[in-house]
Amino acid sequence: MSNTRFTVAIHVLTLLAYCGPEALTSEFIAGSVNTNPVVIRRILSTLREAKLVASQAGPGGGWQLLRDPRKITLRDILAAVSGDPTFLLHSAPPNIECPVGRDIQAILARRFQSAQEAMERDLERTTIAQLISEVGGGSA
Amino acid sequence: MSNTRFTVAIHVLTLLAYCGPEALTSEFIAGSVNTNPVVIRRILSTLREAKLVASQAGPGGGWQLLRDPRKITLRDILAAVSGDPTFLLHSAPPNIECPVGRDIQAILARRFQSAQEAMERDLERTTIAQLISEVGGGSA
DNA sequence: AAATTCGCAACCATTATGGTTTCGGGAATC
DNA sequence: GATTCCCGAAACCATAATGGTTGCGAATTT
Repeated sequence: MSNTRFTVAIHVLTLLAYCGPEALTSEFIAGSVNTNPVVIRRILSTLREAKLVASQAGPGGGWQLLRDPRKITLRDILAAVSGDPTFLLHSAPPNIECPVGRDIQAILARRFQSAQEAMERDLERTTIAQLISEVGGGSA
Repeated sequence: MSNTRFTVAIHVLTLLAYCGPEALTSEFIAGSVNTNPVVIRRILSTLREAKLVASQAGPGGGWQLLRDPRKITLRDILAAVSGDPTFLLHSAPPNIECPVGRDIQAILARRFQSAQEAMERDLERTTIAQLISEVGGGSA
């Protein structure tokens, strides 16, 4: 990773759900996230590709949730915004003359996928609705 | 992440274990990984900090494993080479005037840690010794 | 002394990242 | 229809990370 888009995406979706059904502008959202509206629009446009939000131009426009917050998991969000997998293989292919170099990529690909799936299964346990219930000291 | 150091570290340790007790030079290792010896030394020096390997200067010198390959898990290796956590929070702190902005970081920190641990528990199931047994079609 | 090997610093090109500005176009309102 | 609001897209920027490379010194063996 090494980027904050997953975090910002979760923040934005939580805010959209928290603020109810009316549309929020990218400028308002940027005020909560503390960044630039264009950064918010970039991330929201990837969430729109995943059918999680919709945008509306013009006065009174902005961004709205398209899915029940109880049905949006952190895994869904990661899938929408994540480009690269968590673990990368070699930048240049290893030496196939070496027994280790020949096989290591295929072996690691399986292990990395397994670890990635373990992580995603954990993320799947959390929904946006749950996060909202914790905002404002909800669980205290 | 977005780097290949974890992969290279696993590759190097597997090679060290595979080639038996004698020391391997960074140049030889670089030949298997297909990169520059300095890149190998950089990664091995972080593994040395974790007491996984030792280096020896001079002719006949090089790098040796310090731990039984059956006792080196992928989780150990990740711990040694990983700098940043898998998931990063906001680059600038959110707006604390907003109920979501005020609490989201603490809430996400818990969720991210849980996901990270799920991933690490999975990585812990694999040892260098297991990887060696799969090299050369070991499981076929 | 000579050869080998690591250690470390410096440097480089490439890429990712978050941020910013600018301009155009669609949409609601007056 | 004119104005205002808001998104869309492109361009640009500074910063940082990454992998790679070179150079040289120090340690070690022969």
